[in-house]
Amino acid sequence: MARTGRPRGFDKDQTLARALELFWSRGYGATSIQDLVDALAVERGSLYGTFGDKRRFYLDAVRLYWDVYERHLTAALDTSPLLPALREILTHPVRLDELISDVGVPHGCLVGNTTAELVPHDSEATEIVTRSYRRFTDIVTDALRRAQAAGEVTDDARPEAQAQLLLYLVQGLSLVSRADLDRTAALAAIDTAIEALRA
Amino acid sequence: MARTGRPRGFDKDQTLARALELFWSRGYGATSIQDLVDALAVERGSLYGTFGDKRRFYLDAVRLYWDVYERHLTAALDTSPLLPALREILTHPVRLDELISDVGVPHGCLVGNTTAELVPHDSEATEIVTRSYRRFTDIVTDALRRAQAAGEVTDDARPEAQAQLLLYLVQGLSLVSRADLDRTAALAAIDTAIEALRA
DNA sequence: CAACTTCTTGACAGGTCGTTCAAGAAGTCA
DNA sequence: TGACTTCTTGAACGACCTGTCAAGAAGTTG
Repeated sequence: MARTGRPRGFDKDQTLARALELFWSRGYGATSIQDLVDALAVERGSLYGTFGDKRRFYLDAVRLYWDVYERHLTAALDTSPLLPALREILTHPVRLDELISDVGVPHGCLVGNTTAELVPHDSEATEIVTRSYRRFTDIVTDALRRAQAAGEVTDDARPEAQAQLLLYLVQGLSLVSRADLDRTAALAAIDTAIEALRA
Repeated sequence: MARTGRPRGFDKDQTLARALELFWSRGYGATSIQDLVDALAVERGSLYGTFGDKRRFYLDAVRLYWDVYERHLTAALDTSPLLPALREILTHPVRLDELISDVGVPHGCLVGNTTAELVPHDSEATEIVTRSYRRFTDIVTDALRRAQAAGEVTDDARPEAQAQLLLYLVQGLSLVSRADLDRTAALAAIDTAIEALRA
C-alpha cells in the first residue's frame, strides 16, 4: 500500500539532523521554532505536522545524537590495544573538526547539555539521558574488562568504576571546553587519566 | 553620609541567596521573574530596582555561588594529608544535605549549569565561568604540588594536569548526578580517581 | 479526467515573558 | 512639620513564543 497524497517537500532525516545541529549549539530553550523555520527552510506547519511539538522534535534530535554516538563508540572500542582508542574517544570533544559551532567553540555533548537544561523536571528527557549514560558505561565496562584480562589495563579497580570515572571525565571535559578550550591542558589531563589506567 | 529615603523592606543579600537557590534548581531560562516574585515575596519593581535586569540578577547569583564555593574549597584543601580532603570535595555533589532540590535530586554545579545554558553566546557569563574554572585548577594545583612534595601524591604527572582532570571529574559528576544519582557507583569512581593519585 | 489524500503556507490566537512606570508609602533631614 | 529621597506596588506594554488552522498546492489512484 503506497502512500498517497502530496509528498513531503523536504527530507525528514536530513531536516532532523540539521535541527540537531541547531539545538546542539543553542540549547533547547534558546532555539525557537522561528529559528528552526529560518534555518531549515521548512514552514512551521510542516515542522509540526512532521515532528510534533518542539519538545518531541528536540528529544528526537537527542535520540538521534546518541544513536550516532553509540555506534561510533562501540565500533571504536572494539579493538586491542584499547587505550589508544579510549584516548581517541576522550579527545573527541576538544577536536575541532566535528564538534565545532560557527564561532569556533565546541558545544559539548548534547546529552550533557540536555541534562543541564531539562533534567530532572522533564521525565522523558531524564529517561533518555539516563539510558545514554548507562549504555556508555556498559560499553566502556565491557571494553575495560577485556583489556584487564589482556593485561593492558590495571585491575587495581573494577572496570565498572573505571568506566564510571571515564563517563564523568568525558562529560566534564565536554562541558568545560564550551567555556575554556585549552587543548594543551585538556590533552595533558586526558593523558594522565589514560596512564592511570595502564597496567 | 547616611542613606536617606525609605529603607528596603527586604534583605538584599538574603534575597540574592534565595534567588540563587531558585536559579540553581531550575536554570536561567526556566526561572521567570514571576517565579522569583512568588518565591522571594518581593515585587517586580523592587527586584528590578535592586538587582537590575534578570540577566544581571542571575550573573550576580552565579558570582555569589562561586565565591562561597571557592572559600570552601580553599579552606578544605589547606590540610595534610590532602587526599581525604580531596575526596570530601569530590563527593560534595552527590551528598544530599547541601545540594538537593525539593524533589530529592542534586542540581549540579551552578557554574557548570551556566556553562551549558549561557556559554558561549553570553560573553559575561563565559568570563565568569572561565575564571571560576581557572581558580579551581589554580587552587587544586597548589594543593597537589604541596602533596607531591610531601610524597603523598604521585609525581608521575604534573599537578596542573592532575588538577585539570579533577575539574573535569567534579563537573562531570555534578552533571551526570542530576540525571542518575547512583551513589555507590559515584563513590567507587571517585575512590578510583583518588587512589590513582596516591604515590 | 475527477476524487482523494497529504503537504505547504502564513496568518492568527492565546499566553507568557522581561521590563517600565506612575502613584503612593515610608523613611531621613533641617 | 515640611521637603526630600528612596522603596513598593501592581497595572500596563510590547515583544516574542508555541501551537493551530483554513485554504491552496501537489501529488496518487481509479
